[in-house]
Amino acid sequence: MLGTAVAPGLRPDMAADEENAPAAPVRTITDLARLAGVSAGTVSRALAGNSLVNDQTRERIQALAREHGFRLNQMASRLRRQKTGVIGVVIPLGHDRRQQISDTFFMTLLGFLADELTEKGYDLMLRRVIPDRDKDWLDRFIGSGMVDGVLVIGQSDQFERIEEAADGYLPMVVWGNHQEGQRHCVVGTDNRLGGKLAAERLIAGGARRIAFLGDTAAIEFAARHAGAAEVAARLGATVEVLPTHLAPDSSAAEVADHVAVRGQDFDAIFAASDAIAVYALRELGKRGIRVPDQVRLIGFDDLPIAAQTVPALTTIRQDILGGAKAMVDLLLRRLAGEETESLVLPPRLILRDTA
Amino acid sequence: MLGTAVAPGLRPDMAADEENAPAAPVRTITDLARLAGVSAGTVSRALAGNSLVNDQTRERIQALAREHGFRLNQMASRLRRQKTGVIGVVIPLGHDRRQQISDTFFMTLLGFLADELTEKGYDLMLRRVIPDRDKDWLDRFIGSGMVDGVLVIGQSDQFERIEEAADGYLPMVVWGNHQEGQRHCVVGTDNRLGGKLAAERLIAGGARRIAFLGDTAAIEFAARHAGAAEVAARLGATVEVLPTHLAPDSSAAEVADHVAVRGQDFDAIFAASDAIAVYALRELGKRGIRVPDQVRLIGFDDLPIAAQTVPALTTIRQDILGGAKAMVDLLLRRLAGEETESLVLPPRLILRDTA
DNA sequence: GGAGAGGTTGCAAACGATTGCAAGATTCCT
DNA sequence: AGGAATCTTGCAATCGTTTGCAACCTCTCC
Repeated sequence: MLGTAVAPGLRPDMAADEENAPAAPVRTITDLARLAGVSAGTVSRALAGNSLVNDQTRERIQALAREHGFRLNQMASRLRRQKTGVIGVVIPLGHDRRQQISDTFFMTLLGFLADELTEKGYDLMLRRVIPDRDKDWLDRFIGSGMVDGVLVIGQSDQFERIEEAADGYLPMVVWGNHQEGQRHCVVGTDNRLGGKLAAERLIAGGARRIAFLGDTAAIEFAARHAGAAEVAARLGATVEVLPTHLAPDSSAAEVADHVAVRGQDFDAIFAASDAIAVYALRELGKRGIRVPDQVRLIGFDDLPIAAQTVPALTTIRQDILGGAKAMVDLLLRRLAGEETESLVLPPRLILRDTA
Repeated sequence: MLGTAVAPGLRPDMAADEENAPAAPVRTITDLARLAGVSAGTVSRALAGNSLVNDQTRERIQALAREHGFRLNQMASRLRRQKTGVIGVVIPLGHDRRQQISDTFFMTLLGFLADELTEKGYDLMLRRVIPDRDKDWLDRFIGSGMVDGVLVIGQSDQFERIEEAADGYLPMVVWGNHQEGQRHCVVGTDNRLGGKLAAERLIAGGARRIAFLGDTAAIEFAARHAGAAEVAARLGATVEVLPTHLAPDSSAAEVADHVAVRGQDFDAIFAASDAIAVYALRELGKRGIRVPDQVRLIGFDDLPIAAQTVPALTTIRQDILGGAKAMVDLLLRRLAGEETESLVLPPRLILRDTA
């Protein structure tokens, strides 16, 4: 029952293995099957663990696998099982070609997504696309057979294309702005409300002429502006857009320009993101304009830097961690076939020293 | 030759397709072959483009593929061709479990890597691992059959394990510190030299007692400290380590503590990274300690924030973009079988206002 | 002692694309 | 016109794993 149960062919094999040190490479499940003296099917089941193989056989095979450092070929496994265990994450760089993938907000979100997906046992395939160059970016990713589902970080200016893709593809969740009646599942901050909170705070502090620093071609930013404009109109203030793009090498200069040329015309600045706000803060400081006495300033995102500037930045916080968790959760439910609703997260005004 | 050359079976198919609007799903190469009236092999060759199929056949098949939105199943293709077109990127979170994947420096590097890999036609599979929990992290990734090669971002405290893996696995390139005689291919800044540059500058400005803010358990940071210490010893100054970890939620507090408790003992601070330097700068400002008059400060990395603080941060620049390009280049050469050497990039002192 | 019930295992067909080889169709040359 | 040379194309094996089905073995119970 014990030693005698071992297949006769096994002994010589093991002897050979111990003598000829150059251990035979055990690459496939078939190699392992030969070593163990069983069939490939049994090895497969044994490695899967929860199957109907004899306990002793299973343990013997698993030990052998460990000993030889055997790993399943995931490509084959995934082909056969028709699922990949991989979630695709796309960052479309659309509305501003100069924007880099290294955008702090998106990278932070990406980090949390990586954590969450790892936690749930999925791998993450990252792709950065420039939609203008590659019209087909989303379908290509979806249809590649490489991923079970897709997370899109930022709608950029690709709202319509995402809508179209969503019509035929369930397992997709997007970070971005929610619009009435849209068809794709989105997780994101209530940007409009965020804009309102910012404007209310600025106006309550005495501001009447607000500059909005940001690029309203991006739908999220447009919503932030719209919220601020609505409040301003109601309370007798104005909001003017000074277009500012999110490119590491030019943002600072654009902001400096705005402050130089139009600085006198405003008593408050609402920056579309903390990154922009930091540039503005620095430029104001350089010119000796006191914040918040002469100009009030509010940012958006609440990135770690926001708490570290001097004076510390008042800003609108987005719940990045919560958003990442929600995206993954919704995606997994969609993978299971559920038609999930979009989720709009409330922004929060973080009071610090600039407004 | 023209219309008559078309296989007889084709017409009915197309008619059926046009009548029964619910377009037959064209998922596999075989479906497409049936539609086109050719064999699967021919379709495969036609789609690959550069093969030996008749020009007209090729174009007809490609048009059909486009029309039906056909995509190759990458899993199958890659299994057969024994290459994946995917490069794995791992971020080991070892020396400080609280460190997050969202570490700014690593994320910036990751962004550039993504750009470079995309450029070269590779996809990027991202994995975050906690080596303490998963002893096997590197072998598992390498042996998974999911990636053609691996890039490791940061050695953390896993130097030995990476060495072992490198012995049996060529296509791997690591970002990190270079040590005499090491076996794995690394790209990284000359941290020791960076430390020297920093110390030289601080001491030239009059500093004698330098505090090093960082965690010397991380090999890169240890090298930065060692460089500074060497210069200090030569020039009659001292460098003392005040352990500071890179965790978003606790770094600021640790730095504040150091400044509060030991602030009087030093006339200069060398921060192991800009992130830490920014915290230090803020804390010094809060306490009314003038920079650089009372305390000189130098950071490391030259992240975008460094130029935006007030006063702007003097720092040691790492060439992140150049490093990313080099890592990808070396990896591709290793994929081709070449045994590449490590590459050590020179750091550069960026003079701003804090030292 | 034989039938039936469980428990294990092997067999072989998938998964979808690629590719060496050989067959068929054309063209060209003598 | 016959045969070689050149193009195209189809056939079938292959990549490595999973899994339904059937075969086999061992007990148990009547």
